[in-house]
Amino acid sequence: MPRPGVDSLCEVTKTRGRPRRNPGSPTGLGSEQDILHAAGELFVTRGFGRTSTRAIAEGAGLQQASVYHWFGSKDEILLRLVLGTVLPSHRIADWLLTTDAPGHVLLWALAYADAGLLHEDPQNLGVLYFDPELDGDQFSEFHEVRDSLHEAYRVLLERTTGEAATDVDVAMLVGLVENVITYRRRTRSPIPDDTPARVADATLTLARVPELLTDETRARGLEILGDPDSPGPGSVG
Amino acid sequence: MPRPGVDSLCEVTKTRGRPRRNPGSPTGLGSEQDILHAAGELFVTRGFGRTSTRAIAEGAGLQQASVYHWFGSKDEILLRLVLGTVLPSHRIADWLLTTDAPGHVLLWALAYADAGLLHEDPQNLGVLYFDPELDGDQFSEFHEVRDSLHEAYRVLLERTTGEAATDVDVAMLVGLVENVITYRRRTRSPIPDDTPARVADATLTLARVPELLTDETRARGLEILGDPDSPGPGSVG
DNA sequence: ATTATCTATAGATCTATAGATAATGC
DNA sequence: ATTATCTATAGATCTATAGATAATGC
Repeated sequence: MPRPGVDSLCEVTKTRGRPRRNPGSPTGLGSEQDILHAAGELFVTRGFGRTSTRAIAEGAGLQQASVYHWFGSKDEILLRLVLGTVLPSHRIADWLLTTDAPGHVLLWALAYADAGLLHEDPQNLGVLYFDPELDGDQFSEFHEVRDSLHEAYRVLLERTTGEAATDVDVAMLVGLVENVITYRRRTRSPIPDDTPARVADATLTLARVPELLTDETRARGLEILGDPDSPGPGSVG
Repeated sequence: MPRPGVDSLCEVTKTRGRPRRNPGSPTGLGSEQDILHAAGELFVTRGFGRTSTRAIAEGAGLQQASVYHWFGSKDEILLRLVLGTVLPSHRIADWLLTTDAPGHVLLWALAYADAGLLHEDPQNLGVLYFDPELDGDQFSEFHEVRDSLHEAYRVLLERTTGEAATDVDVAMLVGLVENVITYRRRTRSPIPDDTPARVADATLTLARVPELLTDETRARGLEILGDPDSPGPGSVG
């Protein structure tokens, strides 16, 4: 029985198929990950439209045509990348909604976790969210997941304030969190480690419940997110 | 009923050079504007990288090569578009900084005016701000103007709170305003007319000065922006 | 036999330039 | 003469497919 995660770490994965002309997987995780990693880097720095499959292949240590063994098209690579970025946030939101903690604790926790994922992503793939390419029908799966995440923000905001939230309210809230992406992009250097906490704090400020922004709220939020005995969200990969 | 002064500005302009194969300027403002308008529409909906000069020319009612009579490259078109979007905001910020109204009034006014410009732009060209293409050196002029605008936000935030503002604070503030762009893009339908006011209100909430968010603040902000006898910012073109 | 790579290439672009052409201005 | 357009095209791509090849698995 192969143990993908473990074996690949030990570099002893059996190689199938014709060997590469230039041996060695850049990521050490196989060709599919090599391609995703190279494409992510190029899409973020040069833009999707200006990135050729040849450039992706080169970054992945393959010939151009080999990319098509793993992905049917350039669009498919982009879809995989944006889904991989939004799904972890979505899973956390889903999990938080099943708990019965107060709205403001959950809102703080969701914003903290979401901003943390955006903050820690080595490639800042959230940049891809803003790409006009995503408007096409090929990406509806991504938009469904993202819309569902935004609905979670709405529910938690309404639980927090006790009032109906308008679309503008939700958009401002989400924008505050996703702002981590643009902030990282603009500075190009590491941003402060307390950014996710600052962002989470700001969501409660924006929700106009400053009296609920306490150390207890933060502690309970962290506890819900971090409890290793709880069934979720667990590890995010 | 001919109105000499007015008509000559619009439709009666003398045509120079070889006539178009398909006569008539789509915008009625000449070829340069035709190109900017067509390019803006395509860059926003399909993305810069996927928009060909042929598609721009077609939208402008010209042949592909004629685009190069007006612009040296595709990049130059993009630069003109983003400069045209950020410069009006920058002019307003500059003007507001010369007045001596209280910080919170000016902050509210800047956010209101800036959000208003983003809200009213027919093409939502602010979308282009997020394009990775803009990272190149060709666009440094745009980044300088934008950085200067962000500095104005920092100054006004510090005047409002009386404390030093961190980069994260400024980024969240700016993100709140620019969120109008992403919100418009996501909904694809007209967004509420009170959005700029809601955004401006939210900046004072986020600055943690809810007690300064009053009708008087709003009235003074509008007054400063709208005073027709004042030397600026005046008409924004 | 299956898999993953390779080489080679068809066919469709795309950007930018060269140079002709058809107006107006002087 | 000047201007703004046109036609035509060079040269450089780029995406995706076809089919050969070099490994492992059975």
